[in-house]
Amino acid sequence: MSSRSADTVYAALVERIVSGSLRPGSALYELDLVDSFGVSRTPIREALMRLEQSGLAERGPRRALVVRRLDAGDIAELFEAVGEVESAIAAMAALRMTEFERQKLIAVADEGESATGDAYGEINVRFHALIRDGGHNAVLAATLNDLNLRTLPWRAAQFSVHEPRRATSREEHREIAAAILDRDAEGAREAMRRHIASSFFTLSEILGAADR
Amino acid sequence: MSSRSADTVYAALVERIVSGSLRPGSALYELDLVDSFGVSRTPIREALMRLEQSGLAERGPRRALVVRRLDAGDIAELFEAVGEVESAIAAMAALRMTEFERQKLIAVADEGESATGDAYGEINVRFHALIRDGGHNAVLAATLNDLNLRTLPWRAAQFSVHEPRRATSREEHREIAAAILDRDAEGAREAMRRHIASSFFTLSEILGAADR
DNA sequence: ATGGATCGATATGTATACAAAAGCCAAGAT
DNA sequence: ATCTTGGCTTTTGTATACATATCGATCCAT
Repeated sequence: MSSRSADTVYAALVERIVSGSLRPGSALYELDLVDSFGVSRTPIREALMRLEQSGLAERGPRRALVVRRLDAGDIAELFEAVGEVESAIAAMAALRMTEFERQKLIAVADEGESATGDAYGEINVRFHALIRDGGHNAVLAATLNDLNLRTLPWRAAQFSVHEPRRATSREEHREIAAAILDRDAEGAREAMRRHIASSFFTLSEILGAADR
Repeated sequence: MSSRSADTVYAALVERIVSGSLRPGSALYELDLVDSFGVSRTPIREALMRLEQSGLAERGPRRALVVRRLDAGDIAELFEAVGEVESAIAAMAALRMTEFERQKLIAVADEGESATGDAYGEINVRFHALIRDGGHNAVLAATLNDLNLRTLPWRAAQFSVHEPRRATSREEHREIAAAILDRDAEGAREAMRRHIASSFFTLSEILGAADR
């Protein structure tokens, strides 16, 4: 366990932003957070600086931190960046995964065929985590994690909200897994790029419908 | 001007690490920095946290921050990551650069044909900056900047030390510029990937020779 | 009535005191 | 002689007081 208050505060703030209980544009005043968390300004400030670094918040008027508000163009750039980085990793994974990792990929892909509801969301996470680690480049893996964190506020409810998406996602996962298992780097890159783009497209429709 | 002490301290520490005057493994004790900078622990702590976030330093024993020491494998991963991200940006730039940006690219490429010494290093920076912005994706551009910052401690002296490298670099820049101006995205991606790999290869030889 | 300047409230920036944890060294017991 | 244990030292974690800047509102002058 981390005994550091700053870690606790940071994790709590990330959770609130990702879950949507802290909406974009909300101001994060240090003294308010002091009251609500019961710790002093020092760990609060540390947590806020990490939020700014991670891209979930930015400086507004009076240098106050506000939860970052992204317009449609920003979100498109963000997902494009995720697509480029993750597809590069997928291409590397196609060439570098160990036999053990390939077996795990097959297992997770099989599980995904039958899973539904929240279980599919969890399988989805494991699928992407396997590929991320299978690229065997810790720098790119960490970069992808950072970018993904910023997409979470928009992806959180995707699978539960939009049910037909699951079938499409499954098919795309099949293509990605097949290319990786074939050691087809460029095929894996293209399949992953399409998968992220398709995921973003679905998301856009949901957001558009919800006029968010 | 930024009147924030934390910014000043951060910039100074980055400069010291990049220039090599703070060697990998050096411990960054808050109280020592308080003495040498003449400010209190609070801005020092902020600068150190940013240093950690940027990947230039990491936590050691006693949670003390030490300048990050990268082994050969870490450096290889870092340059591979830079290569993947920058080549993705180059591919996007080939399709997205405006006519104005293309003209600037031609101008900088021409300048590079005749520049020598430190001037070539400066042209090199502008060449890469043009492509980075020409991709028209701020998220990937910022990601590339972050990764490049970490490579600086190893690249600083490259051009002045290794003179034949300049001719090779010029030729690679020609190939990248040609592909971008042809709107050949995959050609630009491959050319940029080769350029970064070649740059890393040269660097490895220098580091190996200097037994660093 | 409107524009500008000034003053006040409120937020962050900085300094510093105190708390707590983690090595390290020494001393004693086995 | 070596291992363990205790305390001391050193360092970071936290709390808080004070400094400073900025935004907004009010009041005065035109």
